Order: sequence, then structure tokens, then C-alpha cells
Amino acid sequence: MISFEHFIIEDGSPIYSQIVRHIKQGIIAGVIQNREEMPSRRLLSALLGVNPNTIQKAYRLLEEEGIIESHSGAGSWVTVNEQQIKVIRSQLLEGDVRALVKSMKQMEISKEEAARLLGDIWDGN
Amino acid sequence: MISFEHFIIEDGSPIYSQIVRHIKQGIIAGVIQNREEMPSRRLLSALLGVNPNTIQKAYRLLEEEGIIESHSGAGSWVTVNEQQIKVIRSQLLEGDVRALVKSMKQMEISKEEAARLLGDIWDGN
DNA sequence: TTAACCGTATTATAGAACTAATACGGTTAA
DNA sequence: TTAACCGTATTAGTTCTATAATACGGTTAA
Repeated sequence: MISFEHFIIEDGSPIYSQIVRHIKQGIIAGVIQNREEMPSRRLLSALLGVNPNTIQKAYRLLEEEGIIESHSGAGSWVTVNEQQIKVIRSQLLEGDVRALVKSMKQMEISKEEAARLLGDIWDGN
Repeated sequence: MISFEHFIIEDGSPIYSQIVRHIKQGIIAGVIQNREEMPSRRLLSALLGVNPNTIQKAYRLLEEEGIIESHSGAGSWVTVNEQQIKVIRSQLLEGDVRALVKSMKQMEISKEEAARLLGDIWDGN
């Protein structure tokens, strides 16, 4: 069973999106692996303190992307192969970096300053 | 009069937020300067193809932050000093980098890989 | 077998974001 | 002065997000 230990709802984006992203991040990190069991909708909604329908929406989106499989009455499991993991990785990681680079270039930040800023903040200011 | 030439509505965030951000990015880049005139609500709503009320909300938020001043019947102008620009800069730039770093650490990306990825994408893949 | 879980579905409600239409009074230039 | 712009305000309707309550049938282990 995968863990939601450090999951907290924080940014302004939809909760179901945050859950989808959390799962994808776990898969990229290797913390969540193929064939692992997902917590049930009811359990996860109780753990996170959100509505079961919100969890259902997140799971439905993950299922549409082929990242999990659900079987009525039984439960849901992660179903990813190496190819999918590569796709998810570029979706999340490269997508984020591309957005930051675009934003920085609009602010006319130099490549050197960008690299320095990333390093500084990585080490904790 | 400040320009909205390259402004396009794209991500899923509220349009008024995107407008506020666009103005702030322009101020950081020096493209938008103190005492410059803002386009009128009606003109900008026509240019962007969005509702005047959406522009009004963006301008109200900018006014509440002290970034612009509006005068009924006359128009709106940018009102920023060096101190404000520094605050805006750290709001946007550092905020973005912090979010990326947090996300990358959750994905268990190394600092070296992060730096390499930033450099690669900066140069265009 | 049956109780306790599953996934799935439906209906209703509420707030935020956005659109739409309209109105009022202030400013400014012809 | 007056027409053409300003900022500002109000009311109404739609879509999306999320909550809430409930129901139905499938799976599984005691």
C-alpha cells in the first residue's frame, strides 16, 4: 500500500490535481512502484480530510492516464512500465523547469543568475 | 502606455492573476517603469478578449499592492519605487525557484541533475 | 453465508472565477 | 460645452471545484 504520509494540501490548485501530481512524483522518485496497491477512496478521503468524490476524480484521472487500474469491489493498483515512467518524468520535471525558464527569461534574468539562484535556494538560502 | 504585445492567456490559473503577474514580470525586467500609464480597463479587455470585470479585478489587486494608482475619469499609472521592485522580485523569482526546488526534492532529483536540466532547457533542449 | 470492505454513481448545495449587460459620475480635449 | 473617453459599481448567469448524503452491486475473509 502506497503512503500519503507527507501529503498536505497547500497551493491554490485543485485537490484532485495535487493528488495526481503527488502520485506521479512518487513514481518518479521510485517511492511508488508498479503493482503497489492504492489506498481505497474512502480511506484516503478520511486520511486527507477531503470528500470521497474528490479522491474519486483523482483516481479516475490516473486511470485515464493508465497509471492505475481499478476493479470494482477489489481495489486499485499502480500499473506503470519503464516507458510510462519516462513520460511522466518529462511531463512533471521538464514541464516545471520549462515554465521557470520561460518566466525567468521574461524577467530578463541571465543564465548565470538563474543557476546561482537555483543553487542558493537548493542549499536553503 | 505599457504594452501587452506578447501577452497570451494560457495556463489554468485565473486570468486576473496572470495579468497581475505579467505586470510584475515587466516591472522586474524594467520593461514597465514608474509613472507609466496603464491601458484603460475597456481597452485592455478588448485587446485580450476578456471581460472588463476581469481586468478590473487585476487592477484592483495591483492597486491594493500599491503597484498602480487609479483616478476616476483620468486613468491608471504605475507607482513603484526601488524598494517595492525588490519585494516584487523576490516574490516572483524566488517563489518560483523555491517551488521548483521543493518539487524536485520530492522527486529525489540531485542538485547536479537539477543544475544540468536547467542549463539544458535554458539553451533550448 | 454474511458482514465489511471495495469501486461506482447520482443528486443537491455552495463558493470562486468568469462572462454579460448596464449604469453612474469624473476627466479631458475638440 | 459636450462628446468621448475614464474608473467604478451592480445584478445575473455559467462553469468548475468541492462538499454532502446516499445508494447499488462486486469482492473477500471470517
